[in-house]
Amino acid sequence: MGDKNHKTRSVTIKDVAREAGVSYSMVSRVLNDYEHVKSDKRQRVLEAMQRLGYTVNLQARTLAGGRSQVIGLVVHDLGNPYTAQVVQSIDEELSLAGYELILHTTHAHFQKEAVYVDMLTHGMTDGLLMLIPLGSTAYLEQLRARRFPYVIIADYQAFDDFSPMVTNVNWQGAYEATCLLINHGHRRIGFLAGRADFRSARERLDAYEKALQKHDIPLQPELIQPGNYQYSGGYHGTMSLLDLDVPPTAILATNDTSALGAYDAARGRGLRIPDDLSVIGFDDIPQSAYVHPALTTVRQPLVEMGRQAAQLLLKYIEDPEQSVVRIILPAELVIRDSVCQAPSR
Amino acid sequence: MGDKNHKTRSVTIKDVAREAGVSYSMVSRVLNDYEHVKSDKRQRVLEAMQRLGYTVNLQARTLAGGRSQVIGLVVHDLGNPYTAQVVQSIDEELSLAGYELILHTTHAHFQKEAVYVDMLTHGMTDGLLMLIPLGSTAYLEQLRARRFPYVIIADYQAFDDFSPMVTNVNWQGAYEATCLLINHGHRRIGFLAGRADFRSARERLDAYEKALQKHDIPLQPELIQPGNYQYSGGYHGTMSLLDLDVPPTAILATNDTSALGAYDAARGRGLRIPDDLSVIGFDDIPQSAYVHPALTTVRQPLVEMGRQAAQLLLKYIEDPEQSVVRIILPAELVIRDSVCQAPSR
DNA sequence: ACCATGATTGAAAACGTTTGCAAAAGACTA
DNA sequence: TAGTCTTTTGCAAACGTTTTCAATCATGGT
Repeated sequence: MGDKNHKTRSVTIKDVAREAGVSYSMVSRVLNDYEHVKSDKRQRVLEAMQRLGYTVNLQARTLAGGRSQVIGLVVHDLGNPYTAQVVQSIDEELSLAGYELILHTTHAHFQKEAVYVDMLTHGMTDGLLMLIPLGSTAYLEQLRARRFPYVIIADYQAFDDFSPMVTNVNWQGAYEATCLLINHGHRRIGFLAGRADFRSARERLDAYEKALQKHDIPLQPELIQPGNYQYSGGYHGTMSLLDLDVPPTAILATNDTSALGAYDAARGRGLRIPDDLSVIGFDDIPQSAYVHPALTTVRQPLVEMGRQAAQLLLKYIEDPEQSVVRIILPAELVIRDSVCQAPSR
Repeated sequence: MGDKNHKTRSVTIKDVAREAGVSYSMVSRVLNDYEHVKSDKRQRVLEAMQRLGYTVNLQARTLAGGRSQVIGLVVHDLGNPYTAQVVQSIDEELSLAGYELILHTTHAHFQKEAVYVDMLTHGMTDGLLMLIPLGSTAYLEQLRARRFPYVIIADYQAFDDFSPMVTNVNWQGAYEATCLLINHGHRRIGFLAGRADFRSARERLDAYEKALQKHDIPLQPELIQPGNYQYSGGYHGTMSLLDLDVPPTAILATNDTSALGAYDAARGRGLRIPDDLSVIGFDDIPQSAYVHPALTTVRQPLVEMGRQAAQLLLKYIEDPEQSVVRIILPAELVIRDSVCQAPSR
């Protein structure tokens, strides 16, 4: 009757109960696979649900104390392949366990992080995964105090000894990559930096500098180009490097996407890789194996990080009192064809 | 007291009320910016909320009839840049409006689609976006009947006249691309197909065939390589094409990612693009402008699709009775440097 | 036939909000 | 001062579940 803007009420547990001729608590028990339910009633209830097209209301279930079967995922930026890869892997792992993902992108508004974490963890979700470059640890303590299950995924050194974490020691990867170049006789090594406000980017830069120092090669500030972890940054950064009076003979990019930018910038200048310019990337995205020449890179165990983090979180949801686990996955130098001996001067 | 596994109860509206010395409905009114609240009480409530660290429980709010401020997003596969781009754009647009995103990936399990759509739309979310290649329309009718706001994003011809949709006519794009190659004198044109079970892939193949027919060029089945919209598919498909007794002089790839695979396969064989092999892609992902030579491609308005779909959905949430809107965004041929005249035989 | 036992069931109380309704409190008008 | 509005408040009933508790129902042993 004339209900213009009225959302049709959906089928509830009570409707099903009426249809099946039982009390509504029985329906709940059938839903949750309770042990003590006579099989004929169970049958009747199931048929009624079928007939009425019943779907459980997750909000209500959660509110009443059940599980929401939803995991919160806070990421900084969906745009780069790094995040995308990890998110995909988390998604796969969690959907296997029957969980949905609720996604919050901070878009680098660090202030609002805490607010959203609060929202997500008050009722909405059963657990929280955080894949964010910079974190104030303030709200983490709250989560810990509330015994709310969460796992941090990070590509930098631990900064918080009390949080369960999956980390990836890529400091060491960047160090080894730089050494590889030095061992091939390179002395002028360009560095395509990542976003300066990211811990991981700073660490990689740090490793690069340490490796140079170790081999008594003076730092040349002009060889360090600011970047943004994106293709365009790699491209333009490389252009600037090639414009130097004495251009570098090798480039270390803070991720593969920038390295591909470097490839195309070099090609644009008619340079050949690796003969005229050696390049090393970071991440080992799928493309890196196929580009020509195949890209030497530091493999970040992205899929593995996602999987491990998801599994760890599920364990905490099972038992929040579990001791704090930290999983450290090593970055690995993958040697392909984009590095060769420095041309002799 | 000895509550081992007991989650600490969180601060509720009632706690705030007690702290502020008002009734709990007043707190709710303050939360929702009601008009009739004396400013001193409002102040007291706000302070109490502050002091206690109150966060609204969204489940409860939704259950009680409010908005969840969450949008459901169903995608097929997070892994490819196409989806990633659209998702990112949706995310940006929605987060501007204060919405979170709840993500469900079907992983091509078409059967379970309906179940999850049901879940998502019963309480969890205020609206639904669907970015899925193949859809049975059955559950859409349910949504429509329930007046639940949803918008479909598709890159194929409409198959359902009653659903709000943002589509992208890429049939025409594929047709124009093929014509471009033909007009450059190419007669043997390889085709790197997409997943056969995707509507969009079939449409593009169809357009390719129609364009050839139109120019009286006979179809050569061996020129059509199966693909998967991924880098590897493009790479291997191109390898097979180049192994033919009479290899093609041009390749039309169903997306840029495969086209990049074609690039590297050709380079691996020592062929030059476009001199020895012309290539056209599909999507215009950011990289395409930078690769060398820059890739001629059919631009899919991915960002625009995401934005428009999000905005449209928000309108429907505002007023579900609105008439059914269909937004059609044209694909556009972007001519760069990867196509040239066919070598004369 | 009767009692103890355990398997089934139903009623009712949460869960944390929003919201309709009516009471209380002010602010005017006469 | 009483009477009439208009704000401001509090109460209580939803919302759709889960879950506790007690009641009912079989069952088998004696």
